[in-house]
Amino acid sequence: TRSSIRGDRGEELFKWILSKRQFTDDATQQVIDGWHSIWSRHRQRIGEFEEFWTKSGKSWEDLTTVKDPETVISNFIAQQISVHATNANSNACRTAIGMLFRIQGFQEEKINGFALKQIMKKPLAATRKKRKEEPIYKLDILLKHIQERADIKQRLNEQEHLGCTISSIMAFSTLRLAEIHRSSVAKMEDNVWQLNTSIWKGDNYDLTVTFRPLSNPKVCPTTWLNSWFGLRREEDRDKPLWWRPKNKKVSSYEYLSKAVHIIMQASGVKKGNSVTSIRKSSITKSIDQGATIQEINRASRHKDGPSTVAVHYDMNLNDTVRERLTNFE
DNA sequence: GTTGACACACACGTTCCAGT
DNA sequence: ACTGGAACGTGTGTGTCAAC
Repeated sequence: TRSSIRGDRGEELFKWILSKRQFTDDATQQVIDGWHSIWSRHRQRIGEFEEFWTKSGKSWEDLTTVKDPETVISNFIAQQISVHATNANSNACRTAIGMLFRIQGFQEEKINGFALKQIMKKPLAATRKKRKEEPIYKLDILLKHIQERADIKQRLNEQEHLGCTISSIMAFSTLRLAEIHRSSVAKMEDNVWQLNTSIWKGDNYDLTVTFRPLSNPKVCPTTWLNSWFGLRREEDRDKPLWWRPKNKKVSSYEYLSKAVHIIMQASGVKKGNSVTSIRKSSITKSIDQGATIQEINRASRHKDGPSTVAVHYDMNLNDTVRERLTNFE
């Protein structure tokens, strides 16, 4: 309950500042709509800042007369750190409050000064991703499991069926779960399926992935999509892609996640692997099989291809490289 | 729904290298 | 010595995951 109050206060303050600049409610809302999911985080952090600001005896009105935002942010962050805020929280607060002042019209250099950068060094360093040669499971164990499930399809329950379908799509398209969740499909001739979705991470663009039958139908997305739609009655054919025939409602993101986890678990994938690990495992297998860098970039759709892939996707292949180094005359 | 943790993209900058 | 391109690092910003 306290969290929700805090978020509301944050949003109120954000909107109040824009209204001071004569933004209409409409324009303000459109500023907010420019974010997809991050807004819910910003409003929480702004709320946290609002608590700090009013507790130190200041009013919202005082915010409009601030001359030196860097000082305000620095004091806020320093206070957060001294009451043992986590590093992630410090970073999030800095981002959100910096954004709040940017919204007021301050220029970048007024916000991100040297002193603040000094303060931020520790929390930033602490949250930087550690590079490890962490092994990723073999995609094959998942594919093998899906293949076995294909043989006993009639006996699968609805969620398992869903999990297989999504796992297969993810393995062969390297889409993220959220992207699969908001996608729709169209069946074309010759059992070709088109999956339409939109990519929000990084660039925003719409994407169409085309699945054609593969030589092994038991793991092929087209087969699984076919049988997933086969579970519904004729009159429900036009319902959304992840509509659940039994409960007669559209699956939530969480429900899809659980469905995939069931399949991963049953395949023998170690606990703790996220759903997107299938994407990771799939790309790693491609690299292992000697796919060219162009092929990987195209399939993974990473903007920053080589570096992103090097850091995230070929983790357990170093063993192979090392083993090869042992060959000498 | 909130949160800490994580995963990226992008702008910008540096280093290295090969060709001129 | 200069230059353009490739590769990659850093800081910042935002989307995603999974636990609660």
